[in-house]
Amino acid sequence: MPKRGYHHGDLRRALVDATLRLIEQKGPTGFTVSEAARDAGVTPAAVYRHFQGREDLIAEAARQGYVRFANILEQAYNDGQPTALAAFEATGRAYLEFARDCPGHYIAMFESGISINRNSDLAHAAQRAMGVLERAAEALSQHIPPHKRPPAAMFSAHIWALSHGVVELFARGSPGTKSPYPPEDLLESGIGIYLRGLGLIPPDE
Amino acid sequence: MPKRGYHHGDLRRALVDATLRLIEQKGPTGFTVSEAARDAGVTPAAVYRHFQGREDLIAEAARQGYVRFANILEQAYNDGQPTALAAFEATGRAYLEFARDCPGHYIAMFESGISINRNSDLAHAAQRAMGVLERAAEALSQHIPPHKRPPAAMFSAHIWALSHGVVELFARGSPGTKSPYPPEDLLESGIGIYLRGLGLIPPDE
DNA sequence: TGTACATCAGTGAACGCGCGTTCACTGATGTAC
DNA sequence: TGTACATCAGTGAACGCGCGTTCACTGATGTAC
Repeated sequence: MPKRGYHHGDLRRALVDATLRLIEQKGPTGFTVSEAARDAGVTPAAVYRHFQGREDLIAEAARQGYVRFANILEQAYNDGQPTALAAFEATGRAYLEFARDCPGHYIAMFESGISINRNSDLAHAAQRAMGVLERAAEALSQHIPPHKRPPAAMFSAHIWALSHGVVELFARGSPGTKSPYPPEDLLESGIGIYLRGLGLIPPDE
Repeated sequence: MPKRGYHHGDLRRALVDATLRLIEQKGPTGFTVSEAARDAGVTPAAVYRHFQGREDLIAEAARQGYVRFANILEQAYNDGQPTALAAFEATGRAYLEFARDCPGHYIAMFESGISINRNSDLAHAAQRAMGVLERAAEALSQHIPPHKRPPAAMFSAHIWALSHGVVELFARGSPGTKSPYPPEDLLESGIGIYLRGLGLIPPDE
């Protein structure tokens, strides 16, 4: 906990952290303002000094998630180095790592029902994250002969959908489903087959 | 509404239907026992004549969903006729149709947090549905040379993840995200590329 | 056919609960002199 | 350095709310004679 300023010192951050912890433990439903306040060692009313209300708190958690997500993806992509293909695969792995390491953020972003357009900060952060994926797809698709090249937006949507599906179905301990394979392997092999289908990886290996 | 038996006639069914409607409209969170009862024209207490409680109601909605899901997939698969490939692709389309036509069921099954192992009826219904997907993958993978054939369970997990991802991210009006393409096209093209990667579709088209 | 009875689906009132939010307040802190 | 003051983060009590669930009950229905 950083320096104590007024009374708490950093209540805003403490509340978001508590929110993330609760969302991770109990899902976006289980989260309550009262409990977040309790976790931060503060009266529920204090929350309203920093947030407009419950939804606003979740939205802030999601926003921070998108910022972090974008950073992680961007770092993994590494400007397409050493090769477009390697950078692309690293980005896919980073997606899964984020979902694993920041489940609270991931849930707030994708399962809380918060609209991305709730406020412009949120929308901007989300756009940036999606932009990284699209740029990675765009760069990689330059290696496909133009006449059989799918639109980059479609390419990137496929990868995003596959990644998200793997997270939701197999990476969470979710609804009694036990994963037949480690999620990482599932995603990596899936992306591999997909890229082979695009002719980006030689058919024999 | 079918024949009136005792007082209501078919309260159990009416409650499940109301539950599905509410889940579809407000998500698994928004659903309440009281409102389902109200929708069915009955006192909240009446619910407890037919279900053990709130979770039990959701579980029944999910169970019915899995039964329907399995039927639809099985019908689409059509015993692998006319060809394993065509049957497989029809199954993928059926997946999306189900998610579109029965959003209440889909949400109860995959987003409500209900464990598949909550009771044996639910577990059995879910197993049957997943079995159809696995069998379709198994049959299709017979056309791949054994040495480059992925395990059928992995194959089917890839397709399931891609389908689920497309539904969650692009088929719902979800969180302000507007789909760049119709979900059907997205799934069909994604599966197409994936199957090409497996050598099940000729690379040129 | 008519009557007496058993069944049990649905009632209505009540419960305790924790929620999100509001309000006038208090008291620790930073600042000006 | 010491005092007076303004600020405003957090308090504590209260609100209205709708929830899930329970309970003794009631009254429509099917059945037995």
